[in-house]
Amino acid sequence: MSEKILLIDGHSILNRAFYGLPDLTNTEGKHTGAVYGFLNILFRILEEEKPDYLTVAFDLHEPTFRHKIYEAYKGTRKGMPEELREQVPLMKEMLGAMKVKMVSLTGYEADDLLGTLAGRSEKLGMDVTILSGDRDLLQLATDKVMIRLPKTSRGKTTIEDFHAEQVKEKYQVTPRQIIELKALMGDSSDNIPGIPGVGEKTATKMIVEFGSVENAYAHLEEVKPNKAKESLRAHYDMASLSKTLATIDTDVPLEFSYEEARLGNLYTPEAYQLCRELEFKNLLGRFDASSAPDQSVEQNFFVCEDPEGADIIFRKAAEKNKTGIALISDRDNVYGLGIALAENDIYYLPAGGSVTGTYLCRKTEELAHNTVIVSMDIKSMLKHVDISKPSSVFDLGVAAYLLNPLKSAYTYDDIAKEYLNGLLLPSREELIGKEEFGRAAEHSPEKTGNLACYMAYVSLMAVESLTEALEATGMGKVYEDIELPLVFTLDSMEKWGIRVKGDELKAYGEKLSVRIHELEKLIWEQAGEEFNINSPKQLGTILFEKMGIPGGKKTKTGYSTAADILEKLAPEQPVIKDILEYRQLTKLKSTYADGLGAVIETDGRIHSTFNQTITATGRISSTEPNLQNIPVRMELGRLIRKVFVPEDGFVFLDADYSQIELRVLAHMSGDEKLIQAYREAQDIHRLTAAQVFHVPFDQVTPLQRRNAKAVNFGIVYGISSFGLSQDLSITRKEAAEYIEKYFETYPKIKTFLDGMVEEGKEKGYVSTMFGRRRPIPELKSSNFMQRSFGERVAMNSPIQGTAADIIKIAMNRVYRRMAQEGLKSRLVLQVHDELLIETKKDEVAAVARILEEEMKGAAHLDVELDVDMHEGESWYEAK
DNA sequence: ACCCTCACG
DNA sequence: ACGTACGTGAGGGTC
Repeated sequence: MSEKILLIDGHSILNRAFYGLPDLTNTEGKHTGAVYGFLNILFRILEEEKPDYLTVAFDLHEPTFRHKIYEAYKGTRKGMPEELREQVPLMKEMLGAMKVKMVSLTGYEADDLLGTLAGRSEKLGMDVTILSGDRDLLQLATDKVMIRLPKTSRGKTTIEDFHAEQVKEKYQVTPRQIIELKALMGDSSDNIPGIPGVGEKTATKMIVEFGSVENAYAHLEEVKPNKAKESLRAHYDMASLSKTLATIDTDVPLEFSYEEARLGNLYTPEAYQLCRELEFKNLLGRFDASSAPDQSVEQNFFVCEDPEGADIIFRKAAEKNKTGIALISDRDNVYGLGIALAENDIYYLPAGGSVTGTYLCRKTEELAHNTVIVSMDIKSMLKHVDISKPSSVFDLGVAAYLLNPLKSAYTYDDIAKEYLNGLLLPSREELIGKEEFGRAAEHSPEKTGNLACYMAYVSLMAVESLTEALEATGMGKVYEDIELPLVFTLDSMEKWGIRVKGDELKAYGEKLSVRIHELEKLIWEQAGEEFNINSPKQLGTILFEKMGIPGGKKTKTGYSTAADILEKLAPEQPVIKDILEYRQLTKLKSTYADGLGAVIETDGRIHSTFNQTITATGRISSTEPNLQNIPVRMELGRLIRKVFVPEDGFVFLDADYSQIELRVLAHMSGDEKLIQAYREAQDIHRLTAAQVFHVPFDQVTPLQRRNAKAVNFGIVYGISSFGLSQDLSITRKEAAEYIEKYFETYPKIKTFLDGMVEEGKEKGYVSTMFGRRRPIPELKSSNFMQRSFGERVAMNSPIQGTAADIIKIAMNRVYRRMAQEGLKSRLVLQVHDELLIETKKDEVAAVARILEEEMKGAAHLDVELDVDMHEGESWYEAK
């Protein structure tokens, strides 16, 4: 069998990957998406082709012979966005690390090198595959030379393959005649001129008939459409020039050693290292253990299973001022403990035998009296270890989150890389795969032990660097005064949970079912057939094709059937009304009635998890289940809140901040008029309307108030005329006028918002009143959409984030004061601007007072922080 | 795994 | 010209 060589057009594939795939950035903000895409396609092709030789050709950033004969010629490297440009050296570094042969040559483009190598290799009897994104390469196809053109649409890459035969099939001409086509049609991307009035159709016809530009010119009178004939007559010189430009030089004086191009093992330690640095986690699986990094840290890991040894370890730990701890546990069980005393003194204590999980937890509690317990995730540890003083612990995950809230997770290996001089450690997944701790501790105790040790090790080693980073960024106070105490507050909320009446929830769901089935029948009747109403695809086809409702496409994948679109399109169509009601009901049934019912625990309560390291702005989030999006706006949905009830002998007290974000904006901007407005008005939207539209307060129309309210919201979101116009169903121009009037009325708000954008561009991040940061890499993007998004984020994050800071402060103070005053009442929910307290009946007055004082006193703004409070026998009543 | 839709602030 | 409001999480459908 003949040997095979794979030739790759480097820039072209990098380009494809860049434009076809979403951009990625690693922790340091390096753009890596194109390199990642390139590697993925490279590995895929290698698996398919199994070539003996591999070479990647790159253009140089220098003029070529084409520039000499035609000044306006554009190389492929002009107009490359910065996000792509910076990935070119990275790509070369990666290929270098994989020992892949790369070629480039002054005066020539990659195409010419590929053409030359293809020709030479074919002569040597090899099969040749060329991988490129550029159709021009099709001129090189023969029986032995195959051109592969990857195409990416919606994240999926398909590859089109061309030997000479397939070129002929698709374009009706031979590969060499592709050049003739280009000479006639031109190519805007290279700035090669075509001849006017000739497009793909005419050009193909001419070349099929005459074979070449020259021959067509020689038989000019026979050239068919008159327009083409005259154009060719007038622009023949141009076509000749274009033909020269489009012709790939297959005889470049390139020195090339096939030995250097022979495909070796790509999975070198260097490549492994680089993949880790760029965070290409999916690719790491390709590397075998021999490529894995130096494991010297593991030399200092020891396992201890006997109680005497464990005692000694804890005694030694008690002499230190800090200890790295990794409790291997889930919510219900403890499987072991990693404990790091010093850089070379790290132990795993598996739970089992006489060293029980309980023993480990009690010893850790004791230890917390003498040293600071440093751990990746304190809140999960608190489920088993009873510590109540924030100053006894350090939470690495929370600290790392504050330093960069944009990451999707805060793992020990990432923290090691970032805060321990690039130290590369095996990840949790590399050690125990996707297994939960419980299963892993049973199936692979040794690896679980190593994992625990790594976590404890990183905890101990990185705490200093993280503390310094917090101080250096001015976030020491946010960490210490807000986030760390909040760990304990949230832990308490999770432990208490909230009581839910399961049987009533079930009855509610059954009531919904009845109406859902009625609606289903009705909709099917009107549609004339049975179909799945929950499928946007099927629904779109029924509405817009079968029933002929005018409207049309909206999303990438088909028709949009979102509620706001349907309402605008055909509000009076009975079928639309039925569909919207059906949607509403099925949502209530599946997400709330069934969804919540499934997570009521044996204590009759729901224990949600409150995540502290998720949001970009500083808010908390709630999962499994999400208790921050329980219906309230529509009455039918709101009824669900009747099943959330306090324990016997308790009532709910619900307190929410009134328009906290707008008040934060008034304060941060210092706009006197808005501040004054808050000092006198109970109805801020009405007052805004009066001031913006210049009408007396008591003559504001409902429409004016509604518009003013929408503008107030828009301002907080990072106003854009388009967004406002969508929200109010008005033209963009009208929306722009509202915004302009608003800024005229409150000039300092505009100054403030502009200032945030400017600051964001300058510093790369924006900050809340309390110093919490949100990085905004999008502000540097060359992409208009991305950049605009960054600007809106720069306006919104300081406001949303400051409000988040304030309620976190309030939560901590309310939690602490209820404990100090020895109350039995407890905080059970937070919904961004609202706190729900399960309040002992005889403590109502005390708790109401605490809520009022601590929420209002959480921050001192130039406007009052107003709190609305309600009491009730259910969440429904207390709202 | 990803998209669409929709619930909340 | 681009094609959008800011921040989340969950369920169902589709490939």
